[in-house]
Amino acid sequence: MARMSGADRRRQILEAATEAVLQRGLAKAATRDVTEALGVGSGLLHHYFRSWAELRAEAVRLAVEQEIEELRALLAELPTRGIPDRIADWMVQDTDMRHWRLWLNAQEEAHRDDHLAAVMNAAMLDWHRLMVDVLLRADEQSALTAVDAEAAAWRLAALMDGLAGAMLVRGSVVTPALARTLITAQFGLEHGHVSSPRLHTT
Amino acid sequence: MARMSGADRRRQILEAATEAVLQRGLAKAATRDVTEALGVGSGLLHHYFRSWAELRAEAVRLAVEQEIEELRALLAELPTRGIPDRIADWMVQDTDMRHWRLWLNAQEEAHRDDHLAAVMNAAMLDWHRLMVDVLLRADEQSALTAVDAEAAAWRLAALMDGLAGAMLVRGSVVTPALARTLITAQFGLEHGHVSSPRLHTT
DNA sequence: TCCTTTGTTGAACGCCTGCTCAATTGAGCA
DNA sequence: TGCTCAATTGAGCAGGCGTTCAACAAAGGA
Repeated sequence: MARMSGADRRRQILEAATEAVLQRGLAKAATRDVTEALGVGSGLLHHYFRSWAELRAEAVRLAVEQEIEELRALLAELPTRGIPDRIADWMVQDTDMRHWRLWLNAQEEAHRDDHLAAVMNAAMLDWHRLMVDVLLRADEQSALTAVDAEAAAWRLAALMDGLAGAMLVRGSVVTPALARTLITAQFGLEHGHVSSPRLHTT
Repeated sequence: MARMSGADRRRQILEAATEAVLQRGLAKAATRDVTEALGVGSGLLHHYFRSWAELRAEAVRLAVEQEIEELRALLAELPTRGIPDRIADWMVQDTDMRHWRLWLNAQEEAHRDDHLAAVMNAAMLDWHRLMVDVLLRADEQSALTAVDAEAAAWRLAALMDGLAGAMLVRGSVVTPALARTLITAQFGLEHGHVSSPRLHTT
């Protein structure tokens, strides 16, 4: 392979690793996927990254950062009105839900892998922040307090994660159409309710 | 190893595989985990199961069936009043959240593996059914219609899945305490609202 | 032009994986 | 006591993995 500057090569490897990890999943993606995609020798990876585990974690970071950034950009240029629907659409637009698969995969593996744990904690905070912004924007004229928005954002984020997981299962009863309905409904639920709703205080 | 009847041995292998899969995760669990745990030869597994993939899928089925059954039993002998709190407690009681880790893991892998897809679809329906029952019980005197309960149950199930994923990440900002608050809040949200809430119909 | 620095190679290593199959053991019936 | 059938063994196979390291190649300054 042609000779490249260190920084460029590093970036190229990182991007190829991101693609590998999105395509084959965290568990199955291997160093060979990267080296073969780039047509480089097997030793080159270790000239830029200490280990495959480290490269993999950075690849996950890149993927989730790009994903969140993409949704943020999409929502920024959108009329307030259509937000719930747009989020629901965006959730399933991705080919094979590659990003969601990676997201869930990384959460699970972050239970053991410290590299990934750091990456995912940062990503979850970003993701929550985005949901807070979305809720506040979608609810401009309502009386949603800051505290409520924080909690509602966690619920919304968790709901989307859960739905993504359910949709991943091949032939799932949870279809994109159902997910769309449920997300929209959740927006509706958050609307108008106020702090500390509790069911059985009699 | 002592000689056993076919049915007993099969069951024993299945249970050992369940333990392996809970402990090491779907990706890392291996045939050797089972054979070494039982102290049997490596060939024995294939006398009872066609392949590791098939055994693994059946192990997942056993694990999730037991998990759902456990929660169902727990809730049956419970006063209506405490249900939301009890669910929240139950969610995090499990050592290291092994069952949740397996659940997410299996959803992701069910995207490619047909054995697992069948198992997980059945499990998701069971899980949803349980949530419906829970909601109706927790809401006896309210006017929650059947249709509402179906949808609310999906939202609740998805919320719990999502929270589980978030809690899995080591050092996560989503603590059990936060999850508990959010689940209780979700119960509250479902209470009293009725069909087709929509935010921006202006 | 030579020399230093650095990007790059790929065979080799050790370890792990699921699976096969001929050989062996043991229980239970005739 | 034999005989039969099923349970059980484990070495061996083919394939996969991440990592190492001595050797090589190409820029770019001296």
